[in-house]
Amino acid sequence: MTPLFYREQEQFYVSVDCIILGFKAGKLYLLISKRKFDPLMGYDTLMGGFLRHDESLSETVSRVVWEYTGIEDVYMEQVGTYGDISRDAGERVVSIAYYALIDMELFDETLCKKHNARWHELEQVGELIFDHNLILNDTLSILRRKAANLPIGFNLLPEKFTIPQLQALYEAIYQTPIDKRNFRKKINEMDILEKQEDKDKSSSKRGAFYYKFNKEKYDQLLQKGYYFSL
Amino acid sequence: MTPLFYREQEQFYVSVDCIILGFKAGKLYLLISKRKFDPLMGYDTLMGGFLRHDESLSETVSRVVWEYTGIEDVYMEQVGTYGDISRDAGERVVSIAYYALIDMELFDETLCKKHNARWHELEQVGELIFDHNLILNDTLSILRRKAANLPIGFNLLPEKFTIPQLQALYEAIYQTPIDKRNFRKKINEMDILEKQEDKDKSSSKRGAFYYKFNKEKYDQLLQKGYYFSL
DNA sequence: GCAAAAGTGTTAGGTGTACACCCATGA
DNA sequence: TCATGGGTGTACACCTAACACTTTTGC
Repeated sequence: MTPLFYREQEQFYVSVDCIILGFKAGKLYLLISKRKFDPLMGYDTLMGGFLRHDESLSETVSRVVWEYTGIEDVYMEQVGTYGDISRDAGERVVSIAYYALIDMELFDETLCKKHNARWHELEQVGELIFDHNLILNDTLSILRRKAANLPIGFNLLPEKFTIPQLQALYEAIYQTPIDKRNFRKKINEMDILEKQEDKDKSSSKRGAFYYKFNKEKYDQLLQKGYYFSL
Repeated sequence: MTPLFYREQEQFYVSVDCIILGFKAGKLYLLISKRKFDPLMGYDTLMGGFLRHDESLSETVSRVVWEYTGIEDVYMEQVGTYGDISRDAGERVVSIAYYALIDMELFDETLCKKHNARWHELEQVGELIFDHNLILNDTLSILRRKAANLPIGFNLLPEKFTIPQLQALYEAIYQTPIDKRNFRKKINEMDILEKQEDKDKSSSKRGAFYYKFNKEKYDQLLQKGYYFSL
């Protein structure tokens, strides 16, 4: 039974917009699709979905990410909420934006076609509908700030990855070259990587050792209040 | 005319919760009130209000801040959005939290009584309704991070203030003492303060020079991409 | 044997941090 | 004259950023 005071209030459509990011061959990719309904049907849009009464915000995001990628349990983070009166050309919609970092190797290609979705190179994303370009820019600011302090980048890599891959990821996030000796030193100091026996020979003859991210050690560091900076 | 696709979606009550902060005599204060309706009538709550169709989010925040303080044009910043299914005991409400920094000297006392609102010392705020303690904690994290890089603290001070006042503010935000020589050095390097002729003699016999915040110089620095850190 | 990427240490400069004394004034 | 808070400079530790060569191996 809804209390009286609430019933006097106005109600709104609430959506989530998902900035789904992946990383492959030294480049960051954004998942976008052609909008499937009017207004602006056919234009490029971020992935999104409407909030339902039986879902929390993060459950809606999980549902949307799962629908389009087939992946569960992704790393996600709230970016912000966009509520200008006319931001959505169709109706008043308050939208909460989240970014999600996923391992592109786990991605289900068939869902891509089903939804008219595609991975677009992040640096060359063109015009998106509504305020989605603004949302994307806000996301990148947050991601850059966040990635400088916490090793969230691991969420964009497969379970086993090489140091040069990790470095290329950070170079893609910051759009700037990084000195590899300094980078390795920093990463080693953190002591959250586990060197594997085998090497990745796909990008060089010599091959680069694989590493795994050690979540336990990472959590321990966080407990101690340790704070990284790259 | 609402497009068909939207009409099939569910709608929600949307509110804003405002963390209204002030600073006085070396201490930070939070504006809270007794809730005026059920459920949980009479319990301590953050200031809030429901979103209306003719308002953007920030307009709702401005309205709420104005209703309770009589102040317009406050510095505000979005904290995040809280959307768990049962976070509000009365109904499903999605709430967007903003913090606002105000100059307590401009505050209208009469509105306080009218709304059963009061300034509560931030360090001693007790239990608040719903997830408001969580929201408050998230706010303080954001405020501390933000204040380290940008001189947003000026929004909590009157137009004319002294360096010891400014330092006390930062000590209150970080809950830690700061070396005054180092603090002055940092502030001077920024070169965004204008020394006044007159002194504040209220807290010492010698008196401390007043300063004003120079917004033009500050904006210039931001343009250049300059980045502070305290 | 050579091209191409992986891997490895050192140094100089700058930044943050700790620290102690004199000054101005009202009571 | 003394108690109180305002105001000032320096030295050391640490961190950041710049820099070049050797190793491995498939072709």
